[in-house]
Amino acid sequence: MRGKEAKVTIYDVAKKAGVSKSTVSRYLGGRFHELSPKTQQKIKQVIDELQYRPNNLARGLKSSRSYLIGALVADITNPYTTAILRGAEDVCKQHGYSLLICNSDNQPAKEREYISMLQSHKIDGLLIQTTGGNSDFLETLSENGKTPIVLVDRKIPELPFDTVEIDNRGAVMQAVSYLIKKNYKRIGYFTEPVAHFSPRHERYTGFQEALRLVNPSHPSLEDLFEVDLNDESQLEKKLNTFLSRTSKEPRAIIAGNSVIALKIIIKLKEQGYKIPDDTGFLSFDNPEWAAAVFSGITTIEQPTYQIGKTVMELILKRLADNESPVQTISYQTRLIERESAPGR
Amino acid sequence: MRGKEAKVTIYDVAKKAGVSKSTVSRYLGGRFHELSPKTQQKIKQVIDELQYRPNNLARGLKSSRSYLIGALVADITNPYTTAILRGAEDVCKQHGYSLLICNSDNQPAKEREYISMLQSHKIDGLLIQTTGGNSDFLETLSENGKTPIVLVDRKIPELPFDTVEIDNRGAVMQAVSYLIKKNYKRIGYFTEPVAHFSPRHERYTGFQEALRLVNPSHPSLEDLFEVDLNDESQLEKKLNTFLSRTSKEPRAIIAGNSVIALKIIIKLKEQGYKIPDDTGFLSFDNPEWAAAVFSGITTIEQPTYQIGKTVMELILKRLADNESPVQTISYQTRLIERESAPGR
DNA sequence: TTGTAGGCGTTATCAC
DNA sequence: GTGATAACGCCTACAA
Repeated sequence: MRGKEAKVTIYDVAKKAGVSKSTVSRYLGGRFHELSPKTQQKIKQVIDELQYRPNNLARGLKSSRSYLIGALVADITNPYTTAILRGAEDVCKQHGYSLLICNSDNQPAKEREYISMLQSHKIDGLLIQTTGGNSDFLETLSENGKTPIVLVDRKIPELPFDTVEIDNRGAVMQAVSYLIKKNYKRIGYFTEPVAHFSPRHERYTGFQEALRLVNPSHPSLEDLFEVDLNDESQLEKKLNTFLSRTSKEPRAIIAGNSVIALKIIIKLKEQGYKIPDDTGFLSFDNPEWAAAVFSGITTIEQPTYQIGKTVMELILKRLADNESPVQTISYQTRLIERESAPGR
Repeated sequence: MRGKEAKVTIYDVAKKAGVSKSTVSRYLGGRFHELSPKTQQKIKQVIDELQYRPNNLARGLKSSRSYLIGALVADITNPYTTAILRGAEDVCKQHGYSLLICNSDNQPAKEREYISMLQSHKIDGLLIQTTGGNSDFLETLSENGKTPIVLVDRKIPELPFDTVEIDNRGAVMQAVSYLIKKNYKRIGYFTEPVAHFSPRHERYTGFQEALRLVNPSHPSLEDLFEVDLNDESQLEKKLNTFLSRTSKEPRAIIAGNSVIALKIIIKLKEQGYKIPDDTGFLSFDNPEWAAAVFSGITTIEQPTYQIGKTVMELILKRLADNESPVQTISYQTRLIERESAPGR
């Protein structure tokens, strides 16, 4: 039992409204001043009756606008990521764009495949939290395809793209000086492997800088730990290294992001350590569970939603005018004080 | 400074390879047996050189396949949702599809707009966690557009669509009998407003059934609380109602999902209640933080990733053959025992 | 204000 | 095996 006409096209609307395709097209394009009120009304009515929806594929083929924005992120399962996407989506919707979301899993190969795929779909813009392994590809996309690309979170020095990030250096600095003011003598910094990821790198070196500012040979200059979370035993080992060598001093831990923070917290629990009695704790990001763990975890909040919004706004801006100079927008973070690092 | 040719089309490839468009098209379509090995090789080479990517818009216009799958969910910010999307994405990628992700925020109006938008993009299939307010629209999409639609999580009785869900009734039953076995005498069930959302409804009534099975006039038949989380004070009020009227008995709380679970936990902490000493606790979903809160929260885990995978598999199946009868796949849940309901 | 006539990049149906 | 050629549904000059 078929419904009405299988597919209704602009031609069907035109016919039924007794006008030509171009006229309907004008209506669709919002060029109302070129149409008589009567025609407008008639077209509107027919569109409603027929439940006509313009075909974006056809539209895009002609106008070379797909109204699709690619969002290529490391991991959509990470709340940090979804918050950003949420911001991006709201702006998209407002402007008639849709988001094509892909996960690279931090694998350059996967990222590359997705870039190709997105290119096929003729995306009008790309939001990317890049693995850093496909600069050549991205440059081609940007130059040949003229596709606006905006980097989020992770920047790439050699690429001349707009970037939205946070002031990572400032953020760690603030964290460190907060802990030092609270009289913690040893501060362990735990991060996922720094590799070539700019935010991890900036936080890592920022941490060192901050310590040196206080004391050029601060003992915690050796309390930096990169841990690969895929390796089950690594975290425990490094955590114990830190805990055992600082057992007699007031100490605190900074987690480089909320993923590793959660792992650390669970490990600490397993081993019977209490926050903040046995060790102070402070985490990057401000995950929803921060208030529910121990007596609340002090965190460094990023304006994630705003970041996503801004990315899309930059893309839209370039879509309107691609000539403005490349810019990097760096947001300040906010330290949310809870009870996990009350001082000693 | 322009790169090479701005856009490279099938025609450019054909010209450079010294063949016709049709031949290249055959190659792209994977019909290798219709091509001489020499031609194949030549085309492959030229494609690489030119970095040619077929234009999906044109391809879709002709073949009426967009290779786009719509994913219309309530809230991408909810970890439950992203886990499902992750499963869906992996299947998509494997088959050359991309995911167009949209948030309805549980608002039928927004959902409706997105359905229209997705229709415009000529999606080849739709994964939807529906608000329930757009059955007419969905039916049109399915009938006229012949677009396979699969409902996730929430079903709609009047719609003849494939559905993937969990056995909600079974899940609560298991939870309740677990708590009763642990000797809890009063069990409070907290849920977001049930309204017309099938999983919430099934859990709600399942809870009642489970109690009646034990005792047709079980006192906790009145311990059901629907709370609107947008109203700041509501949760606190209802929570206190329950806590005060059960203060002298062994009691536990079941949270209908991880969102409300977290809110309850935070409220309990604020007011100085301890889990499990002051009240047992058990939550639907198995959020990442479950192990980090108090001494671990006992949860009902859903196979979220698998659910997403299954949805996409159903869509693909219908894309290949739309004649098979409508089916509902219902997954069993798993109770993950931690320390939040050890019994009294 | 409205209609006519291409053409966007593919695929598919013919011939050769 | 391969090559012309006509759609697909829409947009945009250019005419009227």
